[in-house]
Amino acid sequence: MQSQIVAVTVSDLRNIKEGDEVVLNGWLQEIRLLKNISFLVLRDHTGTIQITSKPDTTSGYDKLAQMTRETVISVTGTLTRKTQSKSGIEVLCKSIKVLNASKSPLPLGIIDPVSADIETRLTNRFLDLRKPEVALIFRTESELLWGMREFFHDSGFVEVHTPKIVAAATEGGADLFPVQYFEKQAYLNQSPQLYKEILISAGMNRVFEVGPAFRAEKHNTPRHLNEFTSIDIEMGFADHHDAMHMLQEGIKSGLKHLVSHRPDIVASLSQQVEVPVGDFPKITYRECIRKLDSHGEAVKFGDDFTPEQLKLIGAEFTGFYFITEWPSSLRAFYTHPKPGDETVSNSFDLQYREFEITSGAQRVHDPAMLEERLRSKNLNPDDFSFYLNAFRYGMPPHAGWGLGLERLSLIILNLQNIREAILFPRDRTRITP
RNA sequence: GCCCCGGUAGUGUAGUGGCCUAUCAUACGGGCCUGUCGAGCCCGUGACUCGGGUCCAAAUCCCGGCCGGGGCGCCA
Repeated sequence: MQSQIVAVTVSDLRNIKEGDEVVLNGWLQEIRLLKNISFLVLRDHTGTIQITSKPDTTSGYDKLAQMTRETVISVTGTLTRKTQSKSGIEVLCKSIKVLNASKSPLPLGIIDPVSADIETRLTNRFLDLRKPEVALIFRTESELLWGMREFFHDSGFVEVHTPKIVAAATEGGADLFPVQYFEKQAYLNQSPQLYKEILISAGMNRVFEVGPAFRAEKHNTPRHLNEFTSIDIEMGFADHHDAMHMLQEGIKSGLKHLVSHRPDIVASLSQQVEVPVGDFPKITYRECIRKLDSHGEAVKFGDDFTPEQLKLIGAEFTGFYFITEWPSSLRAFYTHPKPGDETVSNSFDLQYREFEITSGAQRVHDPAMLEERLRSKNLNPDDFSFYLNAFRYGMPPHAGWGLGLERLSLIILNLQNIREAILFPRDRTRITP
């Protein structure tokens, strides 16, 4: 790339003058050879452009026939808008250099009309991700997350990174992956929960973390992953109402950032993206039971809702909604009971249709209550002393939540399978690529 | 953990006992075509997950293995 001409991206071509010489680097997406003229389509991370090549103006024209799809090429040519191409712009090829040839046939076609199974796609994820519509998922996710980060940062939150290799036994609920840590038994953390709380005791006041969470659950569904990205916050001197407010505003900020900074992304999504206006509606667990009752679904207090029941509840709302005041028996030990009605808790889930996106609550801050709650869940407080100690020397009241990033992408992009929302999913059977 | 379902060319499929030396599309190879853009037309290459069994006969039925998908539970 010793050329004086600076390489440009496909999207840059819009602003380039007729007749200007350009260099484009990218993949040879397709090649149509006719007798005395050939059309190539070059793709880079910004789009595709037709490269027109003629024997008398392209050096090495006869080598085109040997080129395979997805070969990495560098094209030098002149831009013209006097074209019959549908985009109204094309590059007349002077020379084309093969930077790295691609094997053929491809294990997965980038633009083939036949669609591959998700299995084939994931095995060949590097090819799958070359599809603009697949790449778009991750560009969207990045923008969403960036907007949320900005919001939490501006709201006084400190971004932290807590250990993923932990000693503690389970918090209850999900199973943990054991790892051998030298001579000790350790586990991959199922959530940063306990560490976030310790940081509140440490006086950091407001923390957030974006990181992996591991669940050793043998589920095999389109909405579960064994490694997912958890966005977590914890705030001191706050209750569940404050946490819900932060969640609502955080999600809105993510969407706002996406819509305002990348209207191009939003426009090319198959799914319409809108920033919710106003407060997300709230419904209590008990109200849900009453609603389900009117649908002929009998739910006992203390039962969790089935996916079918959540669909019925979700049908009553157009977008995000909170289900609040869950029975204490259904929530983790650190969930604060509701004062005056301790059978329920100061807890909430953020839902979108039948999908649970976030789980949060005001946390127990009183060490005696916390120990009692541990015992009531058949957990041994001795196993949690590293955590309980943080509550014994001045722990502020606090609240927080954890949000599944892939689930958020799933619902915002209306994906059919959560594996679509993560680059390299770790599911029941897959650990490669 | 429980319960269902599936595995046919590179990719995606049709075929549920003989009509299968296995369908179609796409991809791939070759040929024709001065402007294509889901290019078109012609020719060609290419596959029954593995092992055992039943049967005159198995892609097809049975058993087991391997690999995968989905539902429930649990959860983000």
